[in-house]
Amino acid sequence: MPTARRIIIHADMNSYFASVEQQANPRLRGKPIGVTGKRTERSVVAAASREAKKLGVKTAMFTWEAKKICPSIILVPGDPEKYGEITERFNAIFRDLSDKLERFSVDESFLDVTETARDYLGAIMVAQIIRRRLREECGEWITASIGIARNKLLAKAASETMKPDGLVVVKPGDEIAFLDSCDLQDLCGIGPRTARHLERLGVTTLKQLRDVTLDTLLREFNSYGAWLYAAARGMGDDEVVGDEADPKSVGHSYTLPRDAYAPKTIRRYLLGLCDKVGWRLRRDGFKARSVSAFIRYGDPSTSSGHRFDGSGSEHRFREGVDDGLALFRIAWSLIESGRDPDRPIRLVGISAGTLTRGATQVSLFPKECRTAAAVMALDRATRRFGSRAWTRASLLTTPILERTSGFAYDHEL
DNA sequence: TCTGGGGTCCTAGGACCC
DNA sequence: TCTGGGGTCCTAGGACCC
Repeated sequence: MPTARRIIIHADMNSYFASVEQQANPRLRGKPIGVTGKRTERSVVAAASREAKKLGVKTAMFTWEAKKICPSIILVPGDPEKYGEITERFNAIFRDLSDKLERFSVDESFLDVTETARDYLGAIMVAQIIRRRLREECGEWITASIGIARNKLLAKAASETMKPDGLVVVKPGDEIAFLDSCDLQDLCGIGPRTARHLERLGVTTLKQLRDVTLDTLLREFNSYGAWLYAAARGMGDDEVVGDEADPKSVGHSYTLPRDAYAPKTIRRYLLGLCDKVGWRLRRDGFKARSVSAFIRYGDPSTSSGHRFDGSGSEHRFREGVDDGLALFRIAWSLIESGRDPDRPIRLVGISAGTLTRGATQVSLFPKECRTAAAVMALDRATRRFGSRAWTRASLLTTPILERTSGFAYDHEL
């Protein structure tokens, strides 16, 4: 039996973080703004408003570069919580209008509307309802570009072609013509490395990619070659996987205000990151069976061609871990064993992986019981007063967590 | 022209177990 | 004890996405 043809909508919020800031603060509306990391210096533009884009500011540009191009730009430190709230709001609208919803990122979602829309005309009506409800329920500065097609690959490429506030439909039968109007890198999955590799084979367009045999693609790209072969023909994954899927990993990284050599400095930042990860694990009911730690050096590399290179490694636990200090002990040993002490460190990061769901086991050892009780008490404080309610005493001198009116929790750092 | 910070998935050799 | 095969885990690294 042939599989039923699906109708997929991809919605992509325009200049998302910048639009949310403009919606929240009328004084930013109509002005060139750039949303940055926590600090505006040593950072990049995570999102530029459409006014800033018109003046040449691009996503991922250094803030100093953006200022040079556009002296009037207003730099706003990002506020992930605020963006998360609006994300919840627009996904609630999407859920109303679709059979299945897949959050692709904080500002993009796929909707399967095969049943709710019935046909392409119906899907266009759904898109119009989305636009109206976004205006009404999220604010008129929050707009989306919408693509409609038979699978996720095409729907996403379609929404990409008209920004901002676009609506592009790839009707059945029009797929190849649509693809031929796209660049190689317009397809989600073909990045700069693959594009360069293809160019070496004499392929610079999707049309040319269709002329390459499956054998050749498999030889050049292994199993990824099969994906490329299908993608060039407009065949892609059409299953919308639902948004209940558990995360596979939870991590944080931090670029130091200044490059550092001192182990003590690096340890402090690392501990702060581990505490954040531990808190998220406990809050969401996960335990990690593996942890990876990584660093990036701040000096130009002499061996590799990369300007900012680094190293990372991974460790597996016999049992699930959700405590920041336990993560820290392993993460630090991983970093210590892999780093070059003569080179300054620019960034540290950790990621907890191989997540399992499960209740916290009660320990039989008094010391572990005390630690677990302390962690639970601190979690209650965090839940009630936010992430700044407490900090480890050993972190008080670092700017990653500002001194607060909360209490301090010391340990043997 | 590789700069932030959050992720996902794949590959591949070696270890280890049955 | 030797030989072989298969499966899974561990670890490092790479490519891609926003």
